[in-house]
Amino acid sequence: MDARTLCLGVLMLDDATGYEIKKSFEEGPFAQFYHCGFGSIYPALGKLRAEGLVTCTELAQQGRPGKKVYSITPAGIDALKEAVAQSPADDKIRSETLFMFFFADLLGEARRRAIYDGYLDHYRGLLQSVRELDNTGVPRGRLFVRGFGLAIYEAVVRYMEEHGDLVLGGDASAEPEPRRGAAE
Amino acid sequence: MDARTLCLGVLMLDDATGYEIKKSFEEGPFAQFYHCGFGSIYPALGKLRAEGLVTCTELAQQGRPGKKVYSITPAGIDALKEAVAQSPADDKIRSETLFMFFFADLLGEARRRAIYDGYLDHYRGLLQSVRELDNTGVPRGRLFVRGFGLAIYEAVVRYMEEHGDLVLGGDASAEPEPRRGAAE
DNA sequence: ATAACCATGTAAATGGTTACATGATTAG
DNA sequence: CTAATCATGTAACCATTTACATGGTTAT
Repeated sequence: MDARTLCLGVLMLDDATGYEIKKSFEEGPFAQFYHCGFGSIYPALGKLRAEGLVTCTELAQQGRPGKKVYSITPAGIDALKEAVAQSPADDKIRSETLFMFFFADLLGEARRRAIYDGYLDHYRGLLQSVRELDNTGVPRGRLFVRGFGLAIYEAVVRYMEEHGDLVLGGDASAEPEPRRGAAE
Repeated sequence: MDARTLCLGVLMLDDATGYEIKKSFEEGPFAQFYHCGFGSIYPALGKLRAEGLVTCTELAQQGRPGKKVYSITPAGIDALKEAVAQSPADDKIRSETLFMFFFADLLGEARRRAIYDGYLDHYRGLLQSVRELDNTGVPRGRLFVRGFGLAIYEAVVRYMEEHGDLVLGGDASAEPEPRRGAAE
């Protein structure tokens, strides 16, 4: 799933500028399950426009670059339909934080605590932002996704609150498992 | 976090071949939070070897390419320590399936059900595989990560079992939210 | 028989991230 | 006064993914 399809998805909800599309991936409805930066979005919008899948209306503004508002076209809707009809690839997760917790015994206690606190705060923030959303009139598929994210965030916050001691205690390793292999 | 650091992490647990490292990202302890394919692993191992962060012992086998067993070196352990001491980047999640559910109203009922069933089966499998693990002697940081994954998988399976109707019903949209924007 | 598993590796293609370039407005 | 927000876009860099290349063994 490339940035082009992702942009079509955002524009399916409402017309938007590149800047607003990025916000959809940071705080908006797509933040739960995808990420996309400026460097992917602007070139993608250019290609979509060239292919006739979106149109663009430029609004002049004082002091700022002209705002370019993009709209999806009927051909764009068809392309999105085709894209969502494909077999989905497996979820891909990349969590540097969990990688670090995995090797908590290589880290000092203060560092472990700092990472833990930052991570918990981050997920508490995500949880709160989903809880604050208004669900009236939202189609069922989107409600499903919203609830899905909520369920995960709740599980993460609860788990961390209950089991933080596993990475916060004075000594991170109960019995430091010896490596097997060449060393012995 | 690049493939080099990831490979060092796997080798921190035990000596392994490139093939075995990949399995760590498919079924092993890293599958919960990272992914890495052959095309990243083999070049990464070559670089790590050139940098002296791993060593390699080749074992001849009949009929197959010689098995190359890699071990992390003290310099490699230092490099891993340095890598896990950095500030972690935010988690990155890419879920094509949730993207599709988000646009469930663009899909036929049979297709929605097929995607739903496949996704639920997938997470049930992940849940079972984590439940079957033996936790005796596992350092606390790794227990934390294992429990973290377990908590998420449980939340996902429970949520899907309880709220599947949101994407399975005859009509995916309660009241199909009209797009705002140029169309009107 | 056929598929899956074991086992390595390269090269090309794809595409995402980061840095650069610019600059006014608004909120604290 | 400073930081954040609004707003676009390109180019270089970096990394992953996919396809290719090879081929014996084991399980169904």
